[in-house]
Amino acid sequence: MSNQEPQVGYVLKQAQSLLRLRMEEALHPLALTVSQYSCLHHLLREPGISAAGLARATFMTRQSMNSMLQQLLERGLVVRPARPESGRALPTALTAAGVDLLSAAQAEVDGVEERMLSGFSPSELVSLSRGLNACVQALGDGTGIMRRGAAPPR
Amino acid sequence: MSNQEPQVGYVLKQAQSLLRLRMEEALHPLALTVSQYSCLHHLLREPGISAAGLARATFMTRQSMNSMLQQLLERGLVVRPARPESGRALPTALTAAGVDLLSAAQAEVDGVEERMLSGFSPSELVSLSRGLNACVQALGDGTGIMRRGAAPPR
DNA sequence: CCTTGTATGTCAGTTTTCTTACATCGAATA
DNA sequence: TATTCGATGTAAGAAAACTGACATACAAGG
Repeated sequence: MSNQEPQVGYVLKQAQSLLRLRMEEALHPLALTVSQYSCLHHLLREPGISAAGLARATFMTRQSMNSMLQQLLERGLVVRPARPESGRALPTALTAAGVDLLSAAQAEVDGVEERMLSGFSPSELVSLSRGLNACVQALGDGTGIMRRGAAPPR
Repeated sequence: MSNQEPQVGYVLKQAQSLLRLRMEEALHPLALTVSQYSCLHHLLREPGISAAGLARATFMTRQSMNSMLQQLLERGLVVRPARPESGRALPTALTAAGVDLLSAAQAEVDGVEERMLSGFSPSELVSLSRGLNACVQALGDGTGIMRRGAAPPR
């Protein structure tokens, strides 16, 4: 029935699941989930991004992201204007407390990634990175955007 | 704050998310989720496995797996004895309908994997596979088992 | 025999995430 | 100008998955 290939898809899922588990463990003392960390991580690199953009960057729906931002807002880790300056997008950014917590979280996550990759030679690291990027390219829709809640045809 | 490495963890998540999305799309006509497909996939290769073992193989909790098996049971895709022969484990297996549906699903999934990997040379494929396996090994707990619901200390 | 430890199944409740649907805003366009 | 389109935010509900807790069954060891 099925080819006896090394099952790259399965190993990919296994690696991702295990990485997420280790990150979850490492972030638990900080009361952060991996999703929340990813959100803060992107906010540092792209301050003022909209919740929808943040959702795309972290592979969630914008509804889930807004619900998560609500929590981060209540914890004082992020800020959003009450009303948009223009259009509908509400530009979101980290607070000082958010930056501080992210800093601690980043150290934990870096430790996990280091554990995962410390056995790699530089060329192996490049090879892995290129391979994964090639997978993303091959599965992309051509527009370079991963569209989940894309507008359905009328 | 953070190193400027190629962010392997992020690309890993991106690749896994995109692969799952494409699989979800491909399996949608068959009314199967990726989790359900994974479950059937493992059942074919290890008939008589327990729900707990199945959960470990598919990176879920045994509670979620039992709830999912309930659905597959109602659809007539799997069978489980009402009572265990010995111990508590209920050995689960595919029905003929389960095998048939899995066969169709496997064709779809193979198509997606092919799309993802068709651009790879044989050596690149081996390299990617080895790299991902190395990540799994490095993140493992030494027992070779990914333990999520592991017994907590008293 | 009794105790301990490990594994499994199950119940109950919570949390996270998704789906569906609608309203609003700006840009592009007829 | 009026319309259409795409993007964003939001609300309500459903689905999926997890956590905590408990009971049961076997194995190992005192």
